[in-house]
Amino acid sequence: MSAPTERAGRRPTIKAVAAAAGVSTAAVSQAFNQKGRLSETTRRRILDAASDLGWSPSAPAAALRNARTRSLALVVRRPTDVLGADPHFSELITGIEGELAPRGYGLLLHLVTGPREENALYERLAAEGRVDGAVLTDARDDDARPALLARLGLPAVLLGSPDDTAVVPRVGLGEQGAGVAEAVAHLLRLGHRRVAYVAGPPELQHTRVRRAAFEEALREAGLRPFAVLHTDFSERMAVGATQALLDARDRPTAVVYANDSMAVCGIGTVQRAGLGVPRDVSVVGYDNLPLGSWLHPRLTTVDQRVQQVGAAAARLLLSLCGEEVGAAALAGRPRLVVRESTGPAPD
Amino acid sequence: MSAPTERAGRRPTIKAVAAAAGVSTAAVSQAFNQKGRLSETTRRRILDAASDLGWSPSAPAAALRNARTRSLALVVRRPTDVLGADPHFSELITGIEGELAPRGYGLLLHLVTGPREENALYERLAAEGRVDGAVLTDARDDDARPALLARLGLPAVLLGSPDDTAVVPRVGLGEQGAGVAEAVAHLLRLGHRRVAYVAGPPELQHTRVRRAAFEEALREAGLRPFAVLHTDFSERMAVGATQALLDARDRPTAVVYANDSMAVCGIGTVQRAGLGVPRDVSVVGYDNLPLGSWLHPRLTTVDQRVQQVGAAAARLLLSLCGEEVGAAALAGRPRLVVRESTGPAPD
DNA sequence: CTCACGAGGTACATCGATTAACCAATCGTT
DNA sequence: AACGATTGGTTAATCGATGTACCTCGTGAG
Repeated sequence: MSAPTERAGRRPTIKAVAAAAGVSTAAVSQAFNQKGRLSETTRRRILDAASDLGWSPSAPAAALRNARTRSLALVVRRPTDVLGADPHFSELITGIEGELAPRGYGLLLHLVTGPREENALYERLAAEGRVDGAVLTDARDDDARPALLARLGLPAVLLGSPDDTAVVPRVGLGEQGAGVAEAVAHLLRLGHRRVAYVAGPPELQHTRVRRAAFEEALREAGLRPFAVLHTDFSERMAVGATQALLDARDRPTAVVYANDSMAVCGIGTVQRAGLGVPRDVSVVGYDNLPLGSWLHPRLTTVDQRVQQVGAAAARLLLSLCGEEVGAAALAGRPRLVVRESTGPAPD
Repeated sequence: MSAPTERAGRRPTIKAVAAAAGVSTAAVSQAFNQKGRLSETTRRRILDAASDLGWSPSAPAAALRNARTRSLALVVRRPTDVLGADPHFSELITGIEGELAPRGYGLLLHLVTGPREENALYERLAAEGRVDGAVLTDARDDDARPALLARLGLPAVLLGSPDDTAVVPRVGLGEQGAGVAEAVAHLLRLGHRRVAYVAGPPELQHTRVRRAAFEEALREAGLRPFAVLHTDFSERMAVGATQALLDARDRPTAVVYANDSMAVCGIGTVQRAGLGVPRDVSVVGYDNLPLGSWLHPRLTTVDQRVQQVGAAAARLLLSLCGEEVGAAALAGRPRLVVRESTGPAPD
């Protein structure tokens, strides 16, 4: 009953477990890592002793020894203004965490306000050996991050980029355009001819992909965009763009937004102008955030399965970190979800 | 130019820096930790060498030696149904991260679906020594977490609880009721007499506090609540509760919701029933999420300064972890933000 | 009876940073 | 001139887990 090394408040170490099981620390380690050759009885005795003491191997010690921390980084860029795409990240994180948790991995979350800060953060995370890899979101033109992470020797996965050969693997946004095309087709079927697009920041790659898809879909029908306006995803610019469209001569009868948050702002702006959605103006979003279905009218949007994208990114990154993961591809491409914010064109 | 220990892709260690600066590794460590006695010239030479090599002390090694990881845990409980309070956490995280980042701390984020899973997670995090402390959100009745964390020797801060003596410190929600009282007063001034409350889960402590404040504020005016309905913060129950209120005989002319997400669902439900907000029904939220000001009508809500709460929690927790932080108390109590979703009572 | 072999473990160096204990100059004092 | 006090560092032990190299039995074959 008298534990010789019982110091209050101190976590048990591998030594305590070894002593309790009457073996060496090496044996304990082997029992936990399925490595050496231990008899089944000994192994069980060790595991029992460990669970009695409530012991798990110290993460820092194991990380030091193995040069692997079992944690991944996600850096979220949040401009000084409130980022409209916010709930988007909640969804993404949910998807990522769903894959990490069962494997005992942790997610280190950081918020930054700009590219300079973001890069400095990666430098520090890598230099300190705090993470085994990173998820990069919102691929930009001439994105310096993949090269940086490669130089730092940190595995990374890039989201929001067309699939092409590159320094780091990318996760399936090759068919982003398909969702937008479907949205345009839907609007055309409803008789809309003056359709505008409120896009994100031009330096983001998915902005270009979606914009191109938008324009192409109209061109195929022999039409041209009523307008394409770029924003920084802020509420201010979403409202401003919408207002500009409403003020235009022969205003558009339908507006497609690059994400749901802006679409919500757009609906508000249209209604505030005394117009009806979808009676006077139809609105389409992109993301399929839960939020969209709370509103009246419920938002018609493109479901890009953010959670699945997050999960896919996590699996890919885990495999880059040498983890065994069943390789399940991304399930399905973005699809239009028709709800109430779109209707027949007026007149 | 020939680096003797240049192994490609390998991060530099303290040894490399020591060699480059022509000192011992101890000196390097001292230069970084302001500990020993080093001449200013030597210190600078070391720091220069370190920055040349892009070296930062290995987090796992330092954590092993110091028994401190410089990272904190935030466990978010996300019921299987989509949690309405979601953007709430984005705000909270922003507030927390704002305090952690400048001090080189990391935030380890985990999502769980239930209490059992949550407790197991804390056990593991503590046993593995992965974090120095944890932020607990949404205090519940008979909350087992403070005792658990105390037993595990992990510093913790509890959010969403009235301030009282306890195992772990709590962060300023003592005046939660004030915001609700202000909201009720606002509605009474507008002539409302039939006011209902859509609350959160009864086991959450802030639910009780706010509910009590709601009832008390009405009682002082000689009124009784039209109804108080509990929900689990899901969209389904928010919509259901609202619908029930609308279907009632002499339906309420104003509804106060326990958070903004539910208020948004509520507005949608009212409008879908062919009624106007605030013409027929006034709506008040709680949180002051950005979302609220995007809608039409803009949401009247109680600003509980989630970001500041997060920041305060982080500072408190950091100080519990032995970090020096200027003790800035939580600035101001929750305040009502009057916008467009409330108006004069009908009739 | 002796030896090879395999099963089942153990001893010890190691990962990288930190720090207590210690030592070598240099300086000021009387 | 000799000695104590300072300044400016260094040496070596340590944190906890891991894995290689090694050791010690018991057994079966020759």
